[in-house]
Amino acid sequence: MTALSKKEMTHQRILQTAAKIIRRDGFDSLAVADVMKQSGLTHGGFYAHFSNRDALLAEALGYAGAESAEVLRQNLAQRISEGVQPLTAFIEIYLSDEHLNNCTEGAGCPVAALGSDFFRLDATTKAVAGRLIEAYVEKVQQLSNQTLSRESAFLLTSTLIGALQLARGLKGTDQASFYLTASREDLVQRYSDIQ
Amino acid sequence: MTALSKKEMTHQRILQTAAKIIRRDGFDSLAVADVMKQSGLTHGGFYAHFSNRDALLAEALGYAGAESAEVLRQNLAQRISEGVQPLTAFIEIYLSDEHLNNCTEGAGCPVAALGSDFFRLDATTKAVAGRLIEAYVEKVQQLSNQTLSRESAFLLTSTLIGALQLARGLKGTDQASFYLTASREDLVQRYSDIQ
DNA sequence: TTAAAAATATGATGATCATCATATAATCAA
DNA sequence: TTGATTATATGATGATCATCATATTTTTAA
Repeated sequence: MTALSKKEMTHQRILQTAAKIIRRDGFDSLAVADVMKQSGLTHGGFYAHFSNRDALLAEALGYAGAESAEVLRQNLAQRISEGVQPLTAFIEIYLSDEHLNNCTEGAGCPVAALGSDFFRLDATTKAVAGRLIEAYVEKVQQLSNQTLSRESAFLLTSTLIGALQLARGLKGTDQASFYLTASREDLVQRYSDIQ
Repeated sequence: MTALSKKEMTHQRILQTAAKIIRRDGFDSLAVADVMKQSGLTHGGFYAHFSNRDALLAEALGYAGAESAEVLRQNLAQRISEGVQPLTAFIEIYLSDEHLNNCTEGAGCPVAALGSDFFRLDATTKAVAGRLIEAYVEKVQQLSNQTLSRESAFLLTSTLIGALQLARGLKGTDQASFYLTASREDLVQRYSDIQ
């Protein structure tokens, strides 16, 4: 059990703040001074923790992914313990009204929140993004009890992320939750026999 | 045939430049002075054409959508004239290697390029985004010869946009074109009997 | 307790940005 | 051609931003 040093704890606190900001406002809206202030620190001290803003973005994206994975793990365990099939549980959690509305709060999926910026990232941050995507594909494959091929798992992942992103884009109209609900039910039905 | 006034032509030129920039660099990276310079104008004159930067973003997103729709229409007409089924043609065009690589050039899909920012937009621009999404759903439904329900058309649209976005996020790795090709072939197969 | 080391704060620099008031240039109607 | 109108340019303002050199505070080790 490695106790975190003071500096490591501060580092983690900065990451947590940064992860929240990029999920809510996007990569470009993250201002170093802002992150530090919201972490209870002054902005000049930032460079004792990160070599520059890009380094923070890369770590923050990874942190956001880890946060989401942990919350997902807990939600999945809960639903599975209630007797829901793993893949069904995943679909229902990912396309839940809660996840639709959690654009800004909590630990929503960073791929849905930031995915269209991935191709614009610098190499280091893009590598982190790639790992997040692969982690989703692997998780889906695992939840299908390896029934789905890697490509099929990618396709379902694409559908889930695309549907959530589009529904969020329609938020405020009736269409948002109509499409989301229909997608959720259709996918649960479609994948019900393969797990 | 309404001839465009000088001002209207300039307005369109600014929009074209802005559409190119947001597709390539994202909404936040668009700088007014930059748009004007790349349009061959000085930045101060901007406010004779748009009330502010947000107004430009809203119009530029609409312009990008119209550009993409036009290019898509042409590509579809070409493929359909060669005997390809409409929905198959759409899937193959949308998930083509060309579209994967056209993040920055040409008239690629603005939803794939900007979709994760949609929920963050101001009301006016978000309304434009919503119209773009609905247009895609309607187009898919139309290409299915109305065989697909609106919800099913939304789901296919989500899959296409999600798959392109994720593949772009993996660009530079082997996985990108592997997943893209597999997705394209799987979807063509899956939707081959319903058109 | 005190010196050394580590962590954080202060304050500044140069760059970029949206916006706008005003000036010049281009167009058009008489 | 001339005057009026429209379109574009000039130049400035205040705000925000990443970065960093240096100072202060806090922690750690003796």
